Amino acid sequence: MERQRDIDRLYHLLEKLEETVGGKQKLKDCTGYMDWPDRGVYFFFTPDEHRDADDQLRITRIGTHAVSEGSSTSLWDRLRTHRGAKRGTYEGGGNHRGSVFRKRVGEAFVERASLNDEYPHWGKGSSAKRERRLDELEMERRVSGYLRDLPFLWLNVDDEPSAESQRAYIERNTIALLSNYQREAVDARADNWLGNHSRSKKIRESGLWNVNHVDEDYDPDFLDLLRDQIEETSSV
DNA sequence: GGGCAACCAAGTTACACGCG
DNA sequence: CGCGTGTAACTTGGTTGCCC
Repeated sequence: MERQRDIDRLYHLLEKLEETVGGKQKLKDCTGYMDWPDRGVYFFFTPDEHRDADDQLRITRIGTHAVSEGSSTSLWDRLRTHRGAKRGTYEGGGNHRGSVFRKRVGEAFVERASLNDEYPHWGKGSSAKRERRLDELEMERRVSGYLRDLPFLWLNVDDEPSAESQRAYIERNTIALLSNYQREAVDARADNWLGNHSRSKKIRESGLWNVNHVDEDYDPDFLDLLRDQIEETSSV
């Protein structure tokens, strides 16, 4: 099966990447003082699920940034939005309206524990007033607890910001390759995977915390580019 | 069945603060 | 000052749904 083989190759390449960067990181241990590449692609893994025929951790989300013309956001800018606030008013929390990943994880927590009454505005709108943010703080903290403990890898891809960037290409194809959406599952997620409670069918069925590209075909050639980019990456 | 508003996904920016 | 950070709000592109 061709897809199975390409997935194996992807994981193998990511093992290479892991050696190159000196191991997976967790957001709880990260700061902006670390030597992040300016621009890149990130891969989050589940801490407690493994691939079917291997002891490798399963990938759970792929993302990137600087996909619009002229963008100046860095890889770390994006990662810290997922991590959330370390101190200040929303200490230990974060802003799920600036990070879809946070939004989706929180939403799944809400669904799983039937907390819709407590969090009627979760994910609604692109901003919220202080009072509402404080009402949502406890859930933001749960989300932070979850996200900050996910091991992740990052790939240095430092081309110009644009929708056609190599970052966007690698992200899109990795998602399309790994997605189990409307396909025979490869490395099916565990029954207790939080994403099974997502409101999004694409998340539930793809097995990834991604919505875009889960229903697309992938271009096997992207793995060659990935291999080349791994050479461009170094440790933090 | 084209136009348009509403909405959504995901990332982006602006600006103030604190600290070495 | 420069950098990392906190916080609020925006942009772009895509989809949906309605209404003539």
